[in-house]
Amino acid sequence: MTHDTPPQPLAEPPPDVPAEEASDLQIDVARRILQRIRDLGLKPGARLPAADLARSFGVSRSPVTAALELLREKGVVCAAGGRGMQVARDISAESLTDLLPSSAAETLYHRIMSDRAAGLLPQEVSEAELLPRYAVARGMIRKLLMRFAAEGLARRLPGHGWRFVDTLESDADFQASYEFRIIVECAALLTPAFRADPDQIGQLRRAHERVLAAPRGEVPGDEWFRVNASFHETLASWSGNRFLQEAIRQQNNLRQMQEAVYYRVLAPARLQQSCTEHIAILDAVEAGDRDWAAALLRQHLRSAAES
Amino acid sequence: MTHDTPPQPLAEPPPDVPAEEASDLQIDVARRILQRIRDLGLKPGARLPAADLARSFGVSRSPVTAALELLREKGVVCAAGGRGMQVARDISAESLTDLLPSSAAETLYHRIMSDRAAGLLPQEVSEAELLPRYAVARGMIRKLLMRFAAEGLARRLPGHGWRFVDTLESDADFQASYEFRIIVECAALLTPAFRADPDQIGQLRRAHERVLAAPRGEVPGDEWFRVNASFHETLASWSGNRFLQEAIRQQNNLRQMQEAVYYRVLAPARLQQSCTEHIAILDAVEAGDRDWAAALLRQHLRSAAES
DNA sequence: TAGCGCATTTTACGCACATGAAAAGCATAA
DNA sequence: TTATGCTTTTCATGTGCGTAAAATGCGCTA
Repeated sequence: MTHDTPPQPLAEPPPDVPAEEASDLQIDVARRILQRIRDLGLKPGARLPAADLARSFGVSRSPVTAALELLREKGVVCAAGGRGMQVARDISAESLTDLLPSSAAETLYHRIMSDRAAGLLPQEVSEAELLPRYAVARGMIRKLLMRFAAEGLARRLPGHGWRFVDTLESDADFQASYEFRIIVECAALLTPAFRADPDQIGQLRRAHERVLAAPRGEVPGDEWFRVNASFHETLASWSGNRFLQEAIRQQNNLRQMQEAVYYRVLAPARLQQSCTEHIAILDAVEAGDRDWAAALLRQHLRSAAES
Repeated sequence: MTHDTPPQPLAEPPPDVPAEEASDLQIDVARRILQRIRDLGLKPGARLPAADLARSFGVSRSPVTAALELLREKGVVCAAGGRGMQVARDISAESLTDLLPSSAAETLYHRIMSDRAAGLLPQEVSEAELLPRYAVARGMIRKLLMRFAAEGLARRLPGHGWRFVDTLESDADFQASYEFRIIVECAALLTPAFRADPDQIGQLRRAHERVLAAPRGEVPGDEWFRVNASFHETLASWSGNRFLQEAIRQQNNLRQMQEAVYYRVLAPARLQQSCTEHIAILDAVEAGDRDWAAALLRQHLRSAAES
């Protein structure tokens, strides 16, 4: 500042500033902290070391500290004896979105995804076309398009513009997707180097049991999506082959785009069946019977393809 | 211009201006035109309709026209009776790089790739770190990093910086790559919907015979790379499953990085063997014996993995 | 009438600075 | 000794305008 701001006579009282600005990364980190609390089933009083969180998220402590502060304002965490933070209350029954709305970037990302899936956006778009439509800065648009590209959902065209990948609209594509998953996932299971991590098995199992335990129809769609995607991706990762894992992740991203449009709530019966099948597969893996696990997995994907 | 430029008295004679500025896209398009002339075996006198080229490259006529002009300066094409361009001479024996050096973007892309593979670049880098190192505009760096990301070779980190994937240098990843290819390609061959296109079989066969016919060691590395990549990708495409095809294309991109690093010229014997194996697989496919084709393919990939 | 040259419109990139945010370093208290 | 709070440094984004270049439209010619 080149000059002092004139003394504003108590115009805007700064005491509580609830409209604190939080960056997209801070919000995203905060949401991941919430997920972690839920996934690990942390009880009130459990410590939340900023350094650990930073390490496991791959960021520095700065955004983690800010995120914890954000959560403190929400009453989810509180100071732990002057040093650090701890879980303040049980949030296992609360909706993640209610606790903390998505960041602007995240929201817009999903909005563009839905718009594309619903056909409101053409398959080929230019940045300049999106700019007025969503009324955001050019950088934001570029960033999001880059994210779409990184997830295999869009491509930069030579010259000008971007092109979204073909959606799974047609039934043929839909079947092709499941065929691909069957090939890749079963192959992953049967790989010689396959090795399941007991900790991850337990984590997956708990997540599925939580879904099953929820009253019928009370499972938020995005939660089931996460659990499901994580199951399949983790399974693929146990092959030790990062290409297999990457292939499944891409399929999950595609499916996410697909879901964005229909947003159909899975029939509770269907959801429970999927859950049970997942657990049965985990059982087989844990018992070391991979052939059986692969057979179950194939059947599971087949029946999912028919829905 | 707000004022007229003072009349420069014949200082710079503009007649020949060899240092014409050509954009990256124009150069890339020009190179693709050269490849097309070679691949289709176009003879001198063959017309090169700008509109057709533009359509098949997915760009507008502007860069195509500029590219043709560039090639005219090189004497590869010439005006065809006042309208349009035609092939001027036989270039099947000439090196593509000698005819037309890569664009700045392309060159830098390969340079960064090599630097990373050689360990001159750390696995995690920031844009600001690359900026002075390669002395180019920020946009160029971003564009290249985006391309790396799109090809699965790098990832944007949350917060700051980018991270290159673990290179294929490690033997484990190398084997994983081939394992993945075996899984996907063999599955593609055995898919119920598999249907080979006779025209494409012929085209592939001719390309391979051209490579075999070349005097030993006279096959440019990039030519063999393209023939090889096209063989595997086309095979996958016959499955009718676009995800299988996409998976193979991605693997080919990865391999390109590999090649850029070692730049080892394949031993002529090895190359001939690969060629022969490819043709044998095509024979089996043409005869409708897909099980045998899959067995051959598996063996082919296995032996390639050992090299 | 298909393909080309040419003119117009649209699109995105370049550049430099200002700024907010993340990373890294350091001292300290439990 | 570890994890935290605080400070410093580095990094990337936002912004706005000028410009190169790609996309598009039109008239003309073979």
